[in-house]
Amino acid sequence: MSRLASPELAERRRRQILDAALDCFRRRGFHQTSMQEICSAADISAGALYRYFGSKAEIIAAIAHDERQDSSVVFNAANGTVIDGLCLMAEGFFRKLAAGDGALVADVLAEAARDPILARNLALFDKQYVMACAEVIGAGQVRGEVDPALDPLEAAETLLAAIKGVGLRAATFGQTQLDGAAAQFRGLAERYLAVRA
Amino acid sequence: MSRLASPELAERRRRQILDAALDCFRRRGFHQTSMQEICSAADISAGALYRYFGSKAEIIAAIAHDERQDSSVVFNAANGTVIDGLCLMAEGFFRKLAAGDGALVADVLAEAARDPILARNLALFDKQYVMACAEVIGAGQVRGEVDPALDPLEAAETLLAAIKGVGLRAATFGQTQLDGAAAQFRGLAERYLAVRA
DNA sequence: ACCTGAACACCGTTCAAGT
DNA sequence: ACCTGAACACCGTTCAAGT
Repeated sequence: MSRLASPELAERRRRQILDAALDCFRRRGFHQTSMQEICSAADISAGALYRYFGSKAEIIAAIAHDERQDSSVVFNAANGTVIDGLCLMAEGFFRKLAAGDGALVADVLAEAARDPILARNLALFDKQYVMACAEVIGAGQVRGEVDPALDPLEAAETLLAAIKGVGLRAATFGQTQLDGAAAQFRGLAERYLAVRA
Repeated sequence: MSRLASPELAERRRRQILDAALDCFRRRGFHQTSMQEICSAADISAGALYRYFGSKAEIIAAIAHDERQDSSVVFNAANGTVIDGLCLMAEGFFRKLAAGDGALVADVLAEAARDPILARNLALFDKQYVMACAEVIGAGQVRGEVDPALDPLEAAETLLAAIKGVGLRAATFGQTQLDGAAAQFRGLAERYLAVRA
């Protein structure tokens, strides 16, 4: 067999196709954009595209993977308080949604809910992400910022779920109310994590 | 013009089609199920279907409408504490997700994020729902159950967003962890609403 | 009035033919 | 090796023809 001789070309073509696909998917959704649209956007023929991706589902999986990784990167700036760190991360996510990725995030959710293999792949990211978050919360507990009665792992999961819920609600119904969502989440996180009397 | 002479037949056919469509959409998603599948499931020809719905988008809109209304009904049993009321409602939603509606809920979200008309229609439901919730929280404040410093409307919005976030996360990654989601939400709501020292 | 099913332009995917 | 574009079975939608 002699397919895909040059790894550099292959990688370049894959990027070219994924960039075009992301653009289309954002606007019209996974299952409303046609392969022809992707081909046109990527300036490539249908036959050429299928040398680099076996199916539309494969492209969707790659985009979903990138989207999730993208959402996970932002959680390094844990210098300030736990609350500030969480809010910074949340704002990064809200900004992405406000920029037009709300529908894409919902698409990924829907896809993962129906495709166990994709769900498992995304869950791997998610676990890492939750654990990083839990670590920050645990550190906040030893500093006395966060109620020691909370289970850090469960608190991290709950807050990440809340971020997604608040963000998706704003993206669906919102007047691009990025600030409103951020304020809502800050209030929730502050009261949830607070040391109780 | 003489189309649709009998309202009873029309209503019966529309139900027949929507029931079949809901079944298909749950399993395969809005844009992966074909009209042929809906026609087969409804035991009706393509031509007949198009007498009662103008397009696939119209069927999707009707299903999304029903789905949202369905999620909104459960909030009457406000006898116990505010927390109990909220948790009862959350559990109703979680049960729906665990029964396999997780992907459908995500589909509706994605559809609404791209279709402003659908978004506005769903927002009407949502507003009523938020206000009912806010009223319960307000009543909790006068009973001393809920911190009077909270804005009832914002608290209602935030908690409803959190319910959706927690539920969708469980539905996407979860081991059908209905109980885990319920416990997570209860912890969040208790701490969020609590009167502070 | 109500329904059927073949027909239309278009979808995802394949593959012979080019370079 | 890499690409093109016509061809395949199927998609959403329409409409002449039946009852």
